Amino acid sequence: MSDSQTRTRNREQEETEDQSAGLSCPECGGSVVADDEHGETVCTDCGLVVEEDSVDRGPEWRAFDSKEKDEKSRVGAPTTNMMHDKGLSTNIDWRDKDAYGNSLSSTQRKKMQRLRKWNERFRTRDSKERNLKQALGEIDRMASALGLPENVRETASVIYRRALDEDLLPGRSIEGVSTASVYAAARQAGVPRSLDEITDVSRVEKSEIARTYRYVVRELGLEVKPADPESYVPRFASSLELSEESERRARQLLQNAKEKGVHSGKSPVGLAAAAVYAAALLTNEKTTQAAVSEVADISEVTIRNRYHELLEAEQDLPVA
DNA sequence: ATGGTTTTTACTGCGTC
DNA sequence: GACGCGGTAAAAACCAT
Repeated sequence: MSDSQTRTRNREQEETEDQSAGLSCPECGGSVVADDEHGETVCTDCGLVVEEDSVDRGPEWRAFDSKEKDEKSRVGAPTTNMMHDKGLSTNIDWRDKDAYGNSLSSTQRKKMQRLRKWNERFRTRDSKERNLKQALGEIDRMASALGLPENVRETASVIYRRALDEDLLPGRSIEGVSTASVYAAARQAGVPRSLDEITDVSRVEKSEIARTYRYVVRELGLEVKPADPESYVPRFASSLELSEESERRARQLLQNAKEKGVHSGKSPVGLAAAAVYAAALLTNEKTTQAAVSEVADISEVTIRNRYHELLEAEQDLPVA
């Protein structure tokens, strides 16, 4: 199959680009920015406040020089769900040096050996902790392979943690649940990756991912709306190096289609791909169906069918 | 398991560069 | 003649029952 080669090559190109902002404005589709001082998340385009009352995780004091900062700060690094112990536990250096860099005496060295051993034992104490350690590694690996932003990794980690807490693991593989977590997290964050894309970077088969994903979502009561076709548009458009204008048109087409209910039951990815292609046509930018089908991993036939439907839906609007 | 729907595969014909 | 595009039929994948 020569096709699979072109596919993987294409994947690798995609890795370099990213979706820097996790969220986009629900009103105008613009990018949003966090305003920590007011605890709000605001759209840069239309000014819509997307989220209020968020927690300011910054310090509550102000420091005017580094000395003052040292004196006022009472905290260490922020906790993160991306480490199996949330980054809170102690690490003991492997070098036999003290804080000033001097070598340790032999009795001191022995003591440090023992401490290290016990520290390690406590750190990854039971199977759950070890489990988590491995899973988070997997999550991180897959997330970066897919070019997913930090917040998605965080979410994926949280989902995995919850799955572990609820004893969802027995009978399922760590890889499977990790993958499902990433898939769910990406969708929740509005930067979905198709099941196929996920499968490419995972160590488990598609069917298992899908099964595990459904299971986890159900058991955890996760709220994941069906993927919005629009959320694929920016990624496809930039892969094809299309203008802002066509990207906007693609969105328009999709919104119109949504109102008309043309899209029910059809795959969101296909719809998005078709919209991108149709938009390129409308703005006289050169793209081929083959190219779109490449970046979207959708057959040309599907693109054809969908984009006809999209244009039809658009047709009988202007009269009104 | 089954039947209905959607997507993919594979192939063919048409027009253009 | 290669390429982009359109259509079709049959196979495969998917989903709900």
